[in-house]
Amino acid sequence: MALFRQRGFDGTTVAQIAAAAGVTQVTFFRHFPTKDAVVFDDPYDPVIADVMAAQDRTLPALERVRTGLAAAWGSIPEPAINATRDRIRLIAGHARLAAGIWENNRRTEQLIVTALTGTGVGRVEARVAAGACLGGLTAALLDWASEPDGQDLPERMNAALALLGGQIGGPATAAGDADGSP
Amino acid sequence: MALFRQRGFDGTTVAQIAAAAGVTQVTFFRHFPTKDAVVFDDPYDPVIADVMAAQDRTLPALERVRTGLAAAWGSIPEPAINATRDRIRLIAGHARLAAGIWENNRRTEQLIVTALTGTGVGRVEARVAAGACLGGLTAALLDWASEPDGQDLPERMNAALALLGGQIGGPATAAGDADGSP
DNA sequence: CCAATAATGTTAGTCACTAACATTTCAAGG
DNA sequence: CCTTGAAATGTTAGTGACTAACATTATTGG
Repeated sequence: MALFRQRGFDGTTVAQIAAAAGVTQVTFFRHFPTKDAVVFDDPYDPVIADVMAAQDRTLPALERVRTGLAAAWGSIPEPAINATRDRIRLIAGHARLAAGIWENNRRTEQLIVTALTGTGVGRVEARVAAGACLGGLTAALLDWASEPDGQDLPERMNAALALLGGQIGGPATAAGDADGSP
Repeated sequence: MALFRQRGFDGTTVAQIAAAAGVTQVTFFRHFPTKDAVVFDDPYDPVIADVMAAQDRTLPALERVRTGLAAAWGSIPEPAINATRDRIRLIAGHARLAAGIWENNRRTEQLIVTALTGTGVGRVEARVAAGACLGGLTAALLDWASEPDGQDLPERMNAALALLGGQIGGPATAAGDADGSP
């Protein structure tokens, strides 16, 4: 990560990373499947999966996702927050890496869809809801990372999902109406 | 695309593509920046951008996105629909390519965010709304592609955005309430 | 018909990533 | 203390995506 910060992601070769770690390139690839994986190697990722699975099943599916994600992100210890922000910023500043976030989101999306369809929601509706949910949350996450020192990540997540739970089109439509006469 | 269908995306080398096209690898890379770009090279992509930009500016932002996208997708001629579906299916079946959809969505996202903030919506809210909007639409698109012969893409888009414009949490919450007593 | 320009070919290289096999490390059992 | 077997690491050689530099061949405008 230090090398990435200094020379950028593309400007850093696996050979350099391996050398800095005192190993060979092959050994590097025995620990990380790809160079990208270094950046996505988040110790809190499994935590999210665990917390999500542990949510009260009597709660509505989206509510479960909301509280689960908020709890997971809230569990990141204070000192690690800045490191996490740096990591996300590095990702956000690189088109291919940014797209990679969605590879990570796939598991969560599947989780949401399964939960929703299990409670009688149609397949299409479930997928759209899950997609929108994750789209909104990821946007909130990226926005948070773009700030210099915002600390209220769980709060942001809640706010984002509140927007979704309410009416996305609501405020936008109202503002749009005003748009006609400025 | 024929080669991809036969041997799969990863199983097809640029050398093979170039040979099939009767050119060299270098010439290939003069036409496509990456191998991935072949799959994302959609003649209707610029159309979408144009249609979106041409939308009535007095309409609310999300309404503009909705009608714009629906019109753009609706403008795809009948014969091309199946080719488009195949293309999207190829993408959907490949983790890295699927994530690449979000690289394409960036332009649209920026468009939505700009439109929303321009009408008084806060930055965070705009980003979340745009993310949710595109998340839902992309989910609908992928779901459509997963079907053998669904033809009503624009309708799907409208339905997806109707879900978002209404209450995402609404139906899900209702189903969730019923969840407590099955 | 010729000159400028664009498209293509050739060559050689970098870098991510993999397979196959050799070597080291090291903990546990004799 | 030695040994043995597994796990981690090293070595070598290769593939495939992608790039830079330069040579060559169309194309097109005058």
